[in-house]
Amino acid sequence: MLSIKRQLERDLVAGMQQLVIDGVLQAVPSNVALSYCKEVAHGDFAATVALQVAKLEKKNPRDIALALQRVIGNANGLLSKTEIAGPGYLNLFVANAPWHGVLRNALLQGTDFLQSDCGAGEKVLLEYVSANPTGPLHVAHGRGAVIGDVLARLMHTAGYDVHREYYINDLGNQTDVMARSVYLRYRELLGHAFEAPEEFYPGEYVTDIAKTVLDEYGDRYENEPESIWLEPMRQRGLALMMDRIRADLAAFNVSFDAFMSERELTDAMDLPKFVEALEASGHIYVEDGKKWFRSTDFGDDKDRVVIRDDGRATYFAADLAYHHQKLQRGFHRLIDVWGADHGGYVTRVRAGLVALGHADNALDVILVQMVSLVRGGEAVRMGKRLGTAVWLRDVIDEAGADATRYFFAMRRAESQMEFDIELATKKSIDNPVYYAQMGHARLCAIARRAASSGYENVDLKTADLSLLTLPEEIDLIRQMDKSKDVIAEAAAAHETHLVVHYLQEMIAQFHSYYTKYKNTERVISDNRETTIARLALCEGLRCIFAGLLELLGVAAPTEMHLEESDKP
RNA sequence: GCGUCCGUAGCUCAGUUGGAUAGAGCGCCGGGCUUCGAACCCGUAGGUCGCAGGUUCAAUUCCUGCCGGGCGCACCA
Repeated sequence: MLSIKRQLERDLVAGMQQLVIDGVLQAVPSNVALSYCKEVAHGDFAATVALQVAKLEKKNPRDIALALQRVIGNANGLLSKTEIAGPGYLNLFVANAPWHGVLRNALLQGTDFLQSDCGAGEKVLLEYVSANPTGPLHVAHGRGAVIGDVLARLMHTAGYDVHREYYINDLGNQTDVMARSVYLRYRELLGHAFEAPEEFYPGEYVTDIAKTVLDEYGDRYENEPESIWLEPMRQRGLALMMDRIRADLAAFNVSFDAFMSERELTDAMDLPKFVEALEASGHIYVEDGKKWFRSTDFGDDKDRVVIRDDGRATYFAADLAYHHQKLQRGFHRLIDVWGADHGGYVTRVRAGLVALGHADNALDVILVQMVSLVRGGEAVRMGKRLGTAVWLRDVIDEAGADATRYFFAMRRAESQMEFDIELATKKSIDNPVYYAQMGHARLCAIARRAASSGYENVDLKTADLSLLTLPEEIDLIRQMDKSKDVIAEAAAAHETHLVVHYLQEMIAQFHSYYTKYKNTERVISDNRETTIARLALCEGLRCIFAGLLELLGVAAPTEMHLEESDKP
């Protein structure tokens, strides 16, 4: 079911087409869209299309708006009134009955009300987190995880066929460093003197892994050469690290359909053969014993090595092969969520895909900007090299997954954000996540009160909704009508924060309505039919709040309690 | 230097593919609970939308040039 706005846009296009047939207009522009009116006096929606086409049509915009007004009429009963305003706006006033119909649908459909088929079943592969298994997830990974996870949920609801993957970089030099770090700690645990080399992971987690390895293998590798212990240390180290990463993701309510191992992929897909395919494209040349990809043909700053002089493939070659393989698996669109520090990498991957014959828009990359951690206004120093990174797990333990997710989803990916862990931890009004959850809990409290006041077996789906006539009640339904469009737009634009702001706005509107009438037109009143209608409104709102919180991966509590000390 | 992201209220941030008087939260100040949850609501103050040009009926939004900040510029991932 389309939103009222979408229905009217459809009518508007039909009206324009009619005017073309009638010879009034030359053509219908492709981007006919309504906008919401900020001013209630202007109506519900405004069409600016007359202004847009006036120049091209060489006509007075008001005349075009007048013609449009005539052919649209009342839009099959949706409209109560239309007006021409200003230089050529066509303002549309929606009748009450269609709004009541929107609420009826919400009640009948529940959380499904949020669904749309905007994505038309497009097969999308969303890759996110993909953190190296050489250390635990830190805060910045958390932001990418939330952006990816929420986006996957949004796109699913908006009708895309989404598949989520985590790419494990379990190959390459960094894994050697990891293996050696684990081995050094392993020997340390066996009583050997410990000295950290230059290339070394200093975190405590390495010692944790070494302890497990010691439990499993005993002193078997104590005095063996590296050629003997390197492989087992690498394999166990990476596996144990991935176990920890998976556990952190689970605690963060972030999930994947598949974890793809670079090592396994490389073995399975025959990298030399892949490079041959790249060579066939004519963009490979040999220099200094290395094979180079001429990515400068596609706008890159410099050409990139794919095969080193010792015959090993570079990380880039393997990653490009992985992306190529994703597209060969039948996904039409790839979305990667990367940290901003990988921004320079986008051009070369896209270049590689184009060289392999894929569309240049096959890959979308969301570059998630840095998170600067603040505690009560003071910057927290972080450095992965120094081992002073702030682990995501510690943040979740302190602030909770709900608050942390909410904060990360709340900001646009491309702007740097400040994450105040003290604020996220507060169980108070400063903390936006409690405001959102409170809205849901309050609606549940009203339902509980109603159930104990003689409304326990009422079927709200059949309520007489025409009794909802207060302007704030219609406004709330109007707001509800936006929900699926907001989700679809956020999904298409890859912007999770739109959903959070929308949720915040709708909850504020509900609190305002509730407070305004708490001493007059109460939800639960002496009038049984009006009470049922208002309970239906509350239930419709509750469904949408719950659905939106679910999309954010945040709990929708039915009741909340403040600690005595947290009260103002 | 080149590429890229950002610059909007004291602070943290929105601003619907260019639209009518630029918004929210926090903070400040002032109000509102005998009754459905005051973890809430209402109001006041606070802005040269970084600067300067340009495009247009209309620019916070698009283009160009500056200024300021983040990130990147590996045969590391």
